[in-house]
Amino acid sequence: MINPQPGAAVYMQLAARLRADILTGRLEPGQKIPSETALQQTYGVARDTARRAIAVLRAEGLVVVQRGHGTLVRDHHAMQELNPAPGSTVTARMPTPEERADQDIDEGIPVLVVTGADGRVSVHPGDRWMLRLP
Amino acid sequence: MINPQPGAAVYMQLAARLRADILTGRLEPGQKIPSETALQQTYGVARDTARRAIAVLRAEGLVVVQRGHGTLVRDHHAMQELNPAPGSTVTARMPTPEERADQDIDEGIPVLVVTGADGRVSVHPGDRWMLRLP
DNA sequence: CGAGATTTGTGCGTATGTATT
DNA sequence: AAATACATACGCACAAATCTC
Repeated sequence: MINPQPGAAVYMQLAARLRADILTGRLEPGQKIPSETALQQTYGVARDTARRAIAVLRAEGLVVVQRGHGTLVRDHHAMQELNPAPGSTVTARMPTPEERADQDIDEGIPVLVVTGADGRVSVHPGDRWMLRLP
Repeated sequence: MINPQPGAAVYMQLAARLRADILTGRLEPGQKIPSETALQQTYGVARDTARRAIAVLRAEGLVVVQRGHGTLVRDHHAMQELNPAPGSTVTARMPTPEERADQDIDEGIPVLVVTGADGRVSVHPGDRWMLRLP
């Protein structure tokens, strides 16, 4: 049972528990976390509250949800290396809905935006690409 | 009035409208978007639905919410440039709750993570820092 | 193949709390 | 003090996807 505390909403406390379970490895990558119904019963909260906790983890990129199946701890992708040209600039932001659809980017995953000295822009999912500077 | 369509939930349609208003400049940076109650009445939806639409834009980093005041189109920060040492690697991810609190990072804003050749790691909010490669 | 169980998604309602103006 | 606006938490019902038998 979780009770509301001043400054710590129930769903945030629940999110913190699940986050800790993920970061310590009690919940392993690829593994299903407890269903909304299970969380509801285990912690004596409404389904809405359980969902809100999971939404926090989704926004952090810690879990991925498969409708009709369950919610899984995110698996690590193999990272590929980018070697941007000298003079390029690099920024990070959340993808647009189009970019998410086009490149199949999960929730809570930002993109690396590389702008070449010639002005050409390329966008790379942050869970699959990293930069290595020469 | 917005009606549910197969494959396009009402809150997603509403989020799309507001997103378009922001990206085209009909809603300018720093400006308040309509309140939840206003959206509720304008589009004939439940408040929950209006909130969900706004939650989408928050996760995209398009708006910031000020409790008790309203929801504003995000203002652009002045970007500062980082010049990472040769051999560094750079990744992008969402910040941890601690990082968000420590560096005062808004919702929907990723971080740039720079790992030096010596293994030292630095974390920079994606809305205030960019990399420029030599 | 279908039927049913499970799980997440959407939409609505109510009530109350907290912050700002 | 009152009005406004967002936050939290509960509830219900049905839809849609997945899985099992």
